[in-house]
Amino acid sequence: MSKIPKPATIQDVARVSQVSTATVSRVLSNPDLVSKSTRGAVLDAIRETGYRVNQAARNLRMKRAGAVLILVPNLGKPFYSGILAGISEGFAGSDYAVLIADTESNPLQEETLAGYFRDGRIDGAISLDGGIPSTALQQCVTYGAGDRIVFLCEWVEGEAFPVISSDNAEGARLAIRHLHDLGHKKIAHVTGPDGNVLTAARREGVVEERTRLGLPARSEWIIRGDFSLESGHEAARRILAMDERPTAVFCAADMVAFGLISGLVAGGLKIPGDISVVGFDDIEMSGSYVPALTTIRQDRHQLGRRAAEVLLGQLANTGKALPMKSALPVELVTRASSAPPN
Amino acid sequence: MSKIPKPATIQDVARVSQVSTATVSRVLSNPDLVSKSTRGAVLDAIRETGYRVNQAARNLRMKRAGAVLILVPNLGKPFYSGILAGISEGFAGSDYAVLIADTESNPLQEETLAGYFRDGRIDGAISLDGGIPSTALQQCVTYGAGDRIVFLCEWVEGEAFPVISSDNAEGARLAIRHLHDLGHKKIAHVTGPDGNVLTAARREGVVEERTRLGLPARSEWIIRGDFSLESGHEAARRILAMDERPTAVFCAADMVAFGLISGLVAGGLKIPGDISVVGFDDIEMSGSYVPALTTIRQDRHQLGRRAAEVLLGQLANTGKALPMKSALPVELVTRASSAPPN
DNA sequence: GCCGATTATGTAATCGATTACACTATTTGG
DNA sequence: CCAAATAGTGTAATCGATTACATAATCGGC
Repeated sequence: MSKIPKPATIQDVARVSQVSTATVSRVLSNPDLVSKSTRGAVLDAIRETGYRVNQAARNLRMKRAGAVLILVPNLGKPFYSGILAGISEGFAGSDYAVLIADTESNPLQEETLAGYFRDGRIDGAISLDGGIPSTALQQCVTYGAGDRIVFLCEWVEGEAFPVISSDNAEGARLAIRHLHDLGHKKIAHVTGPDGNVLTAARREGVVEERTRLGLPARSEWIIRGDFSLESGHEAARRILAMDERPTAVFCAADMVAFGLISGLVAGGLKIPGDISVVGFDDIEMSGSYVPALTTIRQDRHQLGRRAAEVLLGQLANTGKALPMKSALPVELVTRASSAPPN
Repeated sequence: MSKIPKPATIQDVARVSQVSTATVSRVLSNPDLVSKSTRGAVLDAIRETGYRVNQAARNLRMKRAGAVLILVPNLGKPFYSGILAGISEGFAGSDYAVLIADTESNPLQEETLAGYFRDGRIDGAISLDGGIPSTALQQCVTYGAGDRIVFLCEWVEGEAFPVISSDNAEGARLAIRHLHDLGHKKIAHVTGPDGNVLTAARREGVVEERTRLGLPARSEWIIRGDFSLESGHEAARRILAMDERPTAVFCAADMVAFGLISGLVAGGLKIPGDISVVGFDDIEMSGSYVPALTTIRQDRHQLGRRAAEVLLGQLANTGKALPMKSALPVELVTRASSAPPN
C-alpha cells in the first residue's frame, strides 16, 4: 500500500507561514491587501506544501458553480471541433470547468437549461444552437441568468443576448464575387434549413451580391438544403435534371459541397470543369478532399475564444448585460474546386 | 427588477417538514433509514419548497469532485460523436458533471491529468486516447486514482486499466471474409498509424483471416495509413501505381476509405466496379456517401454507455480496481462500395 | 416485566474556503 | 503633538450539505 499524500489545505499553509487563513486567502485573491514580506512568506509556504485551492469549498462559499455549459447542436459535425478547442483555450486560464452538451443526441428539455442555472450547476452558458426555445431562455432570465448566456455562430431571433458569429453575409458575397470574377454568370446556391439564422444571412448575401453584379437569377437556382451531405447529394440530383444548369454552385456548408460534388461526379460531370463548387466553413477535410474545396473560411478557433472571453467578461462584471453582436471576418480560400467556366 | 427567488436549502426543507436537516439528508440519500410517514412529510416539503441539493456543498462534504473527465484525441473526428452521446447518456442519471478535453488541440501536459485528480477537480476519467504517457498514468495511481480511469476504444499497452472496445480483430476478419465471399482474392489493407493499438488489432485480424482463407499476401498490399482522409488518398496513389493491383481494399477507418475512393475515382477507376472498398467505424457520413460505404459498424453509443457504466461502478465501489477488457461485437454493414470482382 | 437489540430521529462537528468586522500600528494633516 | 485616516492582520461566522454519535421509543424473548 503506497500512502496517498493528502492534499494541503489553506490551514496547512497558514500554519507553515505563521499567519491566519484569512491572510492566505487574501494572498491568493487580493495580493495587494497583504504586505510584501507576509506575501512572500505565504507564497513560500504554498510552494512548500504544494497547496492547491479546493474549488468545491471556494465555490460553495462564493455561491458559484465554477462551471460553464456549452450547448452544441451536434458534436459529430466536424465544424464544431475547432470552435470547442477555442472555447477550451479561452477558459483555460480561468477556474471554470467546461461542460459540453449535445443538444441533438440529448434534446434539451424545456426547463433543463434554466434548471442548470437554478441548481447552481453552471454560472454561464455558450450556445452554438440557435434552436433553443424562447421560453427556455426566458426561464433562465427569471433565475437571473439573463446576462450569462452568450450565443456563438447561431442565435435566436428576437432575443437580446450577446452574439459572436462570422460575417455570414460577407462570406456569401465573397463566394459569389469570386465565382463572378472567374467568369461565372449562372450561379446557384444550396441553402441551409429554413428558419435557421445562418441560412437567412448567407442567402441574403447571395441575393444581394448577385443583384449588385447584375447576374441572372432563377428561382430554381436557390436550392433548399440542410447543411448535410445528403442535402448536397439531393441538390446534385436536382441540378442534373435542370434544363438550364448553373455553371457554379455556392453551398452553405462544406459538407453540402462534398455531397454535391460526389453527386455531380456520379452524374458524369467534372468538377470544376463542368461546374465550379464553393463551400462555407473550411472544415479540416476541405483541404484534402478531392478536389480540394474552394470555400469561405471561418476562424473557428477565434470564434470560440471570443465567445469564452465575452462570457468570462460577463461573469466577472457583476454588472448587467452587454448585449451586442460582433461579426468576425471571413476569408475566401481558393482551391481546386472552382475554375473559370468552359 | 424582478426578484430572483433564492433557492431553498436543506434547512428550509427541515423547517417546513418539522424535522432536522439530518433526516432530510437521509430521505435523500438513504430513504430506508426514515419512517414512512416522516419520509412522506419530507418529500412533500421538498416539493413545496422546490428544493434542489446544492452539489458544491455535497461535494465539499463528501470530498468528491462531482465530475469526470473525458479525454478525446480529436473532437473533430466524426467517429467520436456517438460515443460522447453514449457517455453523456450513461452519466445522465448520476450527479457527475462530464468534462470533455481534446488532447490534440490541448495536448495533455505530463502532470495535467494527475493534477486534475490531485486538485479534486475530477473523480474519474475515461480516455479515448491510447497515447497517454505511462508516466502520467503512474502519477494518477500515486494520487490513488488508479482504479478510476477507464479506457475506451483505445488503450495503453502494458497498463492494467479497464478497457472497453469493439472487437477489432473480429471486425477485420468480417471485412476480409465478406470480400472473400464476394469472390475477391487480392485484398489490400490500409492500416492506421504505427504504434496504435487499433492498428495492430485490425491488421492482425486481416492477416489471420487472409491466411485462414488461403488468400495471397503481398507485402505492398499492407499500406500504412493514419486513419485520415489524406492517408486514404495517398493509398490510392500507391495502388494506382502498383503492377499487381488488389481488387479490394479494406481500410482501417471510414475516413480513409473516403480518401481512397476519391483518389481512385480521380485516377479513373470505378468503385466498386474496378475495386471494392470496405471501411471501419460506420460513421454518420458513410451511409450517405457516394457510393454508400460497406463498412464494419461499431456500436459507438453502446461503447460510450458501457464505459460510463464501468466508471460509475468503480466510483461507487469503494473497493479496488476491476481491470478487465471487454470487447463489444461489431457488425458488417453491406452497402454499395463492395461487389464481386469483374 | 426487564434487558438488549432495533428503529427513528436529533445535535453538532465537519468539509475548506471567503470575508465582515474588529483590532493594532503606522501615517498624515493641521 | 493629537485626531483621523490608512494599512495590515486576525477572529470567527458563513456557505449547504453529510454523518458520527447520542438519545428516545419500540419490540421481542424469556
